[in-house]
Amino acid sequence: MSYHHGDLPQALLDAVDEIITEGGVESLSLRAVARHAGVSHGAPAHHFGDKRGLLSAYAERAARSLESCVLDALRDVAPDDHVERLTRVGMGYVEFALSFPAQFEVCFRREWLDLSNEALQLARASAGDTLVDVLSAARDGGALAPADFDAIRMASWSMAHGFSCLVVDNALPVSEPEALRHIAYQAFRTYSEAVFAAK
Amino acid sequence: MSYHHGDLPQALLDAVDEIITEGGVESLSLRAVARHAGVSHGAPAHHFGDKRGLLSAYAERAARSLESCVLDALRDVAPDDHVERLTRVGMGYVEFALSFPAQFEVCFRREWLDLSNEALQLARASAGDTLVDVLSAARDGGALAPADFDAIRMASWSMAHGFSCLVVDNALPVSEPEALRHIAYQAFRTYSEAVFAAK
DNA sequence: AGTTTAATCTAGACGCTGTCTAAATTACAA
DNA sequence: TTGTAATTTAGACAGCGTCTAGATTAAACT
Repeated sequence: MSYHHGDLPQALLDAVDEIITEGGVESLSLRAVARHAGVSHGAPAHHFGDKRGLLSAYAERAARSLESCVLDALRDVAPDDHVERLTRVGMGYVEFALSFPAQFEVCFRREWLDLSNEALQLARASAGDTLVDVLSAARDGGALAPADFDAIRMASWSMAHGFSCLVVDNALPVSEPEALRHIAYQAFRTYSEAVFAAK
Repeated sequence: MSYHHGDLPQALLDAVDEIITEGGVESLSLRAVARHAGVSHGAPAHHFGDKRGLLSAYAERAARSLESCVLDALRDVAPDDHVERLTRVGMGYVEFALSFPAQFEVCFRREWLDLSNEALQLARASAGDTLVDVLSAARDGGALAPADFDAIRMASWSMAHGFSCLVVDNALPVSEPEALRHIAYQAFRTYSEAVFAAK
């Protein structure tokens, strides 16, 4: 048994994941992460500095998972079906929040993150890349007025993010995932149809 | 000088407000609230049970402020200008988040709230009352298809909430309030026009 | 090889937190 | 006045994040 762990940074990130997946963000603490990884409570500091450092590194990975969830939602949708593609971008975002609510929460908890961390900034921004791609295709296809591009981008992002936040904060009267998916689809699809019908 | 405070519950709620307005949610603690009100650290428990109890009571009032902020945003807008009215509902929501970011955060922090608290539930739901009124008027005026009512309600709520969350979580590359208001207006107005143009 | 140097991790301390108790103080009603 | 309930205090407790000093291991150099 070695005194050195081998790959403690990775083990700590995995521990964060296991803890919040099991017991939600309320059961997350730096000391709990250390216990879970089988090291002393001071060990994480050497690799991540402090709690913000560890969670920023974790949030970076989570943000990339979010983005790949959005991308997955676009599979099997025709490249020129702009209405459905925009709808699915939102659905992918919500699907991540439904599947990994705690991970989603960590991604956007200001006081747990080092917002000056560039890797984190990039990862969080990447969650909007697919949206930009979808809207760009629609614009180039003549379905979206170029002047409306930025406004629709912000509207779409806000909507997907807002629905997801309402879900993880339990602010909606419904909580069954399947019912929430249905409500989200109705909202996003109706929105998307309106956006592209306006030309 | 009386041993009893007089109206300690109110004084504690005021202390919460002063603390988070001054130093944000990160400087909020039950003991800090008690210190601010000039009582011992155990005093709040008698009136509010625990931290969740106190913050749930505070969040109830904050949620009502949010709703009144939304209502304010509708002043001086013609009753039949559905496009601008829907836009303003979103702007009122965002204006609250910009003016009182800490209050907004407390309203939607799951782990600080007792979600079984009925008064809080009612207050949080009330923030959507004005939106329902605006959409009802549009529907009755023939500007909104009745079948789309619920979907547009969720889409609008999500959008306003999402933009506000992105603002308070510092997830947007912009942070100047005036620039954010402009971005929000462009997004909400474009959205609103699309919704009602689709008829 | 042996020795130095750096990296890694432990263990204890500190002040802070929320909650729980028992006791002290005050208000009110009989 | 006396008894009872409502308030508030003060101390204890475990857990937290962070800071230290020191122990242990790995790696680099002579």
